[in-house]
Amino acid sequence: MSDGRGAPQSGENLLFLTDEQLRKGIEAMFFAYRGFTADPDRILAGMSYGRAHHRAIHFIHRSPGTTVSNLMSILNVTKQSLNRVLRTLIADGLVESRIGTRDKRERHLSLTEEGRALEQRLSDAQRVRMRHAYRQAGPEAVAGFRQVLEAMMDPEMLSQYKALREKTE
Amino acid sequence: MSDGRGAPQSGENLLFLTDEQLRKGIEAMFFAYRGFTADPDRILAGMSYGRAHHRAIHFIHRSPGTTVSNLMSILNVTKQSLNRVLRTLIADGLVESRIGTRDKRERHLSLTEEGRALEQRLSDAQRVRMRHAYRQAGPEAVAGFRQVLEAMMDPEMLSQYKALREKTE
DNA sequence: CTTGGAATGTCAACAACGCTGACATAACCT
DNA sequence: AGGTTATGTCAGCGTTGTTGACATTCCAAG
Repeated sequence: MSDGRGAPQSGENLLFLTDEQLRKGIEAMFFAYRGFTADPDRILAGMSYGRAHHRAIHFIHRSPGTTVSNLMSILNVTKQSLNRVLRTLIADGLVESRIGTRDKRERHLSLTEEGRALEQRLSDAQRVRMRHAYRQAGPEAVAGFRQVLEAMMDPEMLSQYKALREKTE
Repeated sequence: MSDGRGAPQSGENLLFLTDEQLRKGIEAMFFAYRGFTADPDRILAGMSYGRAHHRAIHFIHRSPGTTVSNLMSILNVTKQSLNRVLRTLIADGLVESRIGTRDKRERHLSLTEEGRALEQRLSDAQRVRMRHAYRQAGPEAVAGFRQVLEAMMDPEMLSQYKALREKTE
């Protein structure tokens, strides 16, 4: 299965898109994602939270005051599934839910002090690993890393990803 | 939380390891992994299989004749969890389990013709996306991509990943 | 040859987190 | 005002992970 492009852009590029190269990438993603989630998973294990709680906390931290609907579309889960996670986080005092003033159907979510503390622990752990990987690979590798990741997203994900960027850049 | 390093290593590198840069990488991983699994998930939905079946099929294809124990350690799940998946795959005629000749306790797993057909469908879908991403990003980005992913793995994962490589390179 | 340990498999129970269905309430629109 | 839409909650179910207990089968060491 050759890729059928014209002249290669550089000499080391002859085998660039072989199935074997692609398979490497697939397996690298599989193992790397396990590493990526390992540290937060360890922290959350035993406190009766899981990855779903981590994701909710992450994106509430990222966009304070966000609504349940917005979070649903970012996390790509049903409102029922999200609700279960939010219920426990609210009951445990990590997340605050305020009824909207303009539209009273909406619930605006934000982290409490305690919630921010857990977010710190989790994101610190993940950043330590990320920083290590980035340092080891170097800035140019990191640029390539992000290029490939973005190219792997569907258009909808990409726009969600970029929407998060805009707020903080 | 600033990272507290001293002088940066190169000029374009001033913001290289800021929390914001790291957070970008974290979120890129999150969204990209969703894309990465989207196509196989779609194929498997409705045929009463899930991601666990995909993973088993992938690694059995990758290492035909592998044992249950070996698969357990690669997939990082308990034998009970793996067994449930294997049982359905064997019952459905996608996977073959042969009792070991040297050690009859072992079960050596391999794909049947039908199993190979499903593996093709799944990995084709995943490769299409991967190929698209690789082409769009270019060979140098791909090199960086894999460098960062490998640096993100724990030593144990890395050696499992590399062990797979050795057979085929 | 017996016994201990390793590899495999099964049953049962449970947790995390997806899903659908049913339903209440708030807001919007005609 | 009344019907529709948007939003959120509760209840129940399925997949896939977990532990624990236990049977079986086999290798290997004493």
